[in-house]
Amino acid sequence: MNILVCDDDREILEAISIYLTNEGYKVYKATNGLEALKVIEENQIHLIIMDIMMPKMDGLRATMKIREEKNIPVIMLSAKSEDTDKILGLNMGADDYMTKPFNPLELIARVKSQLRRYTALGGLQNKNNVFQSGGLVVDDESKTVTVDGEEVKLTPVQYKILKLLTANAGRVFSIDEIYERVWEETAFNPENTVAVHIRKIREKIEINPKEPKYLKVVWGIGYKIEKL
Amino acid sequence: MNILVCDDDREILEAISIYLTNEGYKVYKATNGLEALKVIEENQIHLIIMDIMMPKMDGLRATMKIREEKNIPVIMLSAKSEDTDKILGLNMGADDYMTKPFNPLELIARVKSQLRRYTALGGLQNKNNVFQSGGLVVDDESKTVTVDGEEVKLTPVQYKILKLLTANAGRVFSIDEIYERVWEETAFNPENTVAVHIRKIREKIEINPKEPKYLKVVWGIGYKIEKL
DNA sequence: TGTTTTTTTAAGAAAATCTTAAGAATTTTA
DNA sequence: TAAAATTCTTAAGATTTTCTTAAAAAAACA
Repeated sequence: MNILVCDDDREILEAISIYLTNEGYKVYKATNGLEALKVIEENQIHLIIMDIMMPKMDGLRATMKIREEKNIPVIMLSAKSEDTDKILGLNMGADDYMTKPFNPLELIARVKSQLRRYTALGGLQNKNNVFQSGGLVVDDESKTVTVDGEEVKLTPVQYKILKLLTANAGRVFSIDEIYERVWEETAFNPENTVAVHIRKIREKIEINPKEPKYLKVVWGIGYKIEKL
Repeated sequence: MNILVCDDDREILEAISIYLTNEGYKVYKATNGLEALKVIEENQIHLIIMDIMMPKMDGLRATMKIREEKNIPVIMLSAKSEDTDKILGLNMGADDYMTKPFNPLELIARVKSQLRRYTALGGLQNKNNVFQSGGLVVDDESKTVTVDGEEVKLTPVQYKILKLLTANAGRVFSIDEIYERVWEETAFNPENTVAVHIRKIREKIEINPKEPKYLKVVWGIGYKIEKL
């Protein structure tokens, strides 16, 4: 998930970025409204955290503009000292707001909440959250995987990988890509992690892991779920 | 559900509209009492959000008029700076009111609360507020829980959690999500609260809490009521 | 075929999550 | 206001998952 943080105070900007990065989000930064608009045009942003008081109020107007065109959730920040009445009048269009100083945990919680809500009501996601390929069924509502009707218990990481692959059955994902999309981090993990997880998944969903029916390797390229 | 928002301040009007639209409500707008009356006559409105201070107090009088004829719930808005005692005197006829500035989440919560009440007493909604999964029955009308016919006494929080899960049996809820939906706050509870409640619920509804039949954990993801 | 690269596999250490219990704080009730 | 009930916090231990390592197997390539 990609988050744009917009604040003219460099320190706060950095601080927020660090919190979010630690949580696995990819963070884009901007120090004023125009920059923000540019970032949003050029990148796929899922959530915006925006300070209200920025040079010339630009940030606010930018936000309203954004909200008119794209349906990106916005969390507004305001200093406690600022006149709250005024802020309310201006706060328009935000999905949530926080006063500074804020608790980092609270920030994270609100971010998660917004992203959850966003994807929950069909933001981008396929409304049908049951993915299938032959006898393999991944039900994202109950977080349940079945093979030929038999339920298979997966761990969270295993589940996420399998869901990614099954939701895009037929498409090959490189290890890098799997890592990026499941761990939600850009930095590639130099170790063997993904391969090991793949193996574990095979152990659970394949009758004969040596000759996998569903989870295939495309040598030197990546893995995919066979489209059945 | 159709909601009429009435405020002479365009910005606030827009803001509230956006919040409500994002929540899936159909929003009608008016900037004064007369307009509001017209909208209500011509459309089926389920809830009104109305600012008190509008040109010439018209909004308020309009509201009272509306309330005399139709039984549409009204949420009043007032600026904190305004004299609250006075407002209370005038506020008659409202079902709820909020002071500005308000938290958007709070607004949504209040809206939902009002609509719930409205539909609860025979409005339009399906009166099916009995949720069941196997021997577990949550009757939201009598706020009663039974397991294999035996009544189980739950505390309010326990009840709310169990109702949420049972009403959505099969779906997995993360701890954050449970917190958010039961406490109606932007989730941010770094502590163990939810887990403890889950444990208490298990103690009451499960024969063997160690091997729960109904209330299952999905490791690393959350909890759910098994769909039986 | 021999060499290199990539994948598979197993095992154990490290990290994260869940369970549980007990007591403090808060809220409700009488 | 006191008592009771409920809710929240804390912390330790159990459990489960995740990651790393390293060696063996398989595939590609020359």
